Amino acid sequence: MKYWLMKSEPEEASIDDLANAPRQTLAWTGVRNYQARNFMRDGMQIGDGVLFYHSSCAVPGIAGIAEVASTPYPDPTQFDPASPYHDPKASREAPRWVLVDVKLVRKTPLLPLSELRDIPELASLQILAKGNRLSVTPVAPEHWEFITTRLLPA
DNA sequence: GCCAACGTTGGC
DNA sequence: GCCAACGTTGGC
Repeated sequence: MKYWLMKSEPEEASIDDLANAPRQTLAWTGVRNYQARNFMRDGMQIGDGVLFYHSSCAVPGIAGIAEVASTPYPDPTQFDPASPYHDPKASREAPRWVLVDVKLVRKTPLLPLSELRDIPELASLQILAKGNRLSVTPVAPEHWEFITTRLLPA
C-alpha cells in the first residue's frame, strides 16, 4: 500500500467533478511529464491512497481523499488530434502516456498549502519542496497518517 | 501578470 | 552528449 499526492486544476477537474462523476471515478488524463507518468505506470496499485490537490487556483491545497481505482492504461487523449493533450509522437501501437483511474474516498475541508507549510511534521513533504512542479508525487506513510487522521479526521 | 524553477528540444 | 534557448508549471 502506497500513498500519493495528485494535483489537478479545479477548472479542469475538481474534487466536486470527481464526486459527481459516474462511480465517483475519473481517468487521470493529461499527465505529460515522464516522472509523473512513471509513478503511475510503475508505482501505483489499486487501492493506493491519493491526496487530491487543487493547484493553480485562488487557494491551492488538499481538497479530498481518493484512491487508485485501476491499473495503468494508455491515456486516450494522446491519440485525439482534437484534444489539447494530443501527442503526435504517440501511437496506439506505441503509447507514450499512461494513466490510472482515481475514485473518491471522501471530500474534505480544504487544507490550504499555506497551512501545510506551517506544520513541522510535514516539512519533508515533496509538494512543499522548493521548485516542486511534479503533478504526481509519492507521500510517505507517516505523512499520510498525519494528514488523514490528524488534519483531516473522518 | 510576474517570475523562479525545472523539463524538453535541437543545433552543434 | 553538451548546453542554450525555449516552454511550462504554479505560487504569489
